[in-house]
Amino acid sequence: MLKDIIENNQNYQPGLSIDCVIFGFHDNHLKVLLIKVPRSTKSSLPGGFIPIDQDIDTAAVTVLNSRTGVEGVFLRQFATFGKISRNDQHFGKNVLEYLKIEEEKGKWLTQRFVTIGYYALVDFLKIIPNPVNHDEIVEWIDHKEVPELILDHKEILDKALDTLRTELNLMPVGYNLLPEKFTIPELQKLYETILDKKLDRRNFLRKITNIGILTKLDEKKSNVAHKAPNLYSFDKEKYDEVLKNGLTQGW
Amino acid sequence: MLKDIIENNQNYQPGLSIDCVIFGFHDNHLKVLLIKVPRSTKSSLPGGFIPIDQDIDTAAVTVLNSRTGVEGVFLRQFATFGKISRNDQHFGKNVLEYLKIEEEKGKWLTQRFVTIGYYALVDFLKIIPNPVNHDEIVEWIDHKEVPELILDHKEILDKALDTLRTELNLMPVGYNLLPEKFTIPELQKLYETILDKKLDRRNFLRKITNIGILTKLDEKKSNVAHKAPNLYSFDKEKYDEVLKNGLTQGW
DNA sequence: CATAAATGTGTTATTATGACGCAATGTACT
DNA sequence: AGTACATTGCGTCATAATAACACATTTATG
Repeated sequence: MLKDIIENNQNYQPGLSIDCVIFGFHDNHLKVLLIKVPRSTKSSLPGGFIPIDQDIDTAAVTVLNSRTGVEGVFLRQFATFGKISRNDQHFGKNVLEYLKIEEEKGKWLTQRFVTIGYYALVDFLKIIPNPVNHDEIVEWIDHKEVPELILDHKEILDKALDTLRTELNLMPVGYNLLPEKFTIPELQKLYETILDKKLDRRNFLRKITNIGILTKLDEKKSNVAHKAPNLYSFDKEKYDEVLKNGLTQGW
Repeated sequence: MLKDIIENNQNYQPGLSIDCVIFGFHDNHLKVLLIKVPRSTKSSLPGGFIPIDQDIDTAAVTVLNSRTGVEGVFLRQFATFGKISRNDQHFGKNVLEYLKIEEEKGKWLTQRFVTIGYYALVDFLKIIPNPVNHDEIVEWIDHKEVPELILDHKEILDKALDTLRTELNLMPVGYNLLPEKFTIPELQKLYETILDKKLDRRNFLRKITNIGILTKLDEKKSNVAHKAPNLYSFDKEKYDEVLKNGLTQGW
């Protein structure tokens, strides 16, 4: 796969890549989709290269889709990373030798790569992690337990989370991360996880319902300990409207 | 200059450029620094290419500095643009012929370029617009009177303004755009211009002073019609603190 | 059947916001 | 010189948003 790309590097945008931070929410934990290559001790964000005949946004959708199988999800560009040292030595001579790539073509790969970061919010349950290469492991990792990552991928991940945290003040979040029916405590837990702080139960309910994007269902969650919480769903129409216009701003 | 870059294109990141939206504020109007090339009917944003041995942020500072002569200003990356059609036909055969560039090397330039957008906030009065090429005209244009721009530069400019508008809710703005001493009505006008809406005088004063970044000076503006407004300055220490921690957020 | 842990639904005090009143200041015109 | 006018400075008041907290309800568990 990588060898194919290098051999046909004239079909790809040189020196430019895409990395996706794919967020999911499951079991009240925020998860990130990571790739593990057996020969390496470090994990990485799912990424890819950009065909010269594709918009970068389209290429990002392709990366996301090829890894998760989902379509039509929330995907947003958040930053571009281009320190000169960011991929020093990453594809060293040994890797090129291993892949049987001649030095001249290897230059395409070993130059400094600038990478465009996208973050995605996906429904954990609809995802089928898909290893593009046979020896890869694609897995969900709790965002609090992210192992050492290659290159500057940790920085990219942190920036994605920071962006998401900021955007929580500008837009509603949840439609893409929660199942069709969910409870307020689940939604609150999502907010708390992203913000990394506790929120007051009662104030959260008031504020989130005031946005006007929730529909209270005549149904309670089953098989739970203690009092069964009510189920809600998003009013997609109003949700999209608020997404488009943004939450009420300060000025 | 452009010819030099193409001739030595191995020294530059291929297929990648930087474009800067440089905002200034003067005479109660928000201005944008634009480049006009005499032979072209369209203007453009000041931009440049990325030396392979420079961080992209550094390259952006270089672009800004070479155009305006200022250093240490507010510069922020806001988005990356990479539609495949974005520079179709921009450097056509005629341009290459004009620059006497052989076809093979011209490919470096005529491929799809992805551009990284940065926006800067600068003190209008400290700027010395500097044409890098002898036949360029560098000028401040009122943001409401921006002429037709090349490529997708209008889209880039709009996105920059939109980002600035959003960030007004997250951080204080003004230190980089106003002179040392300024009046509240001037600061309000800046906010109104960016937000493109009228604000109430009295409520604005209350809200802006509550942030705690202003120092009221014992001095009034001179040579003004009507009642002379008081002068203020920013408390740089507190300003930077708020910039770092952000304005109080919703959640 | 009492307990523990969670949910549903409030109240209250404080603060922030939006809409507006009015006096003070300084220019410009008669 | 005196008055009209635009603009600033400093308020008020009603309403909305927020933070902190109280209490009853539901349901698994021992």
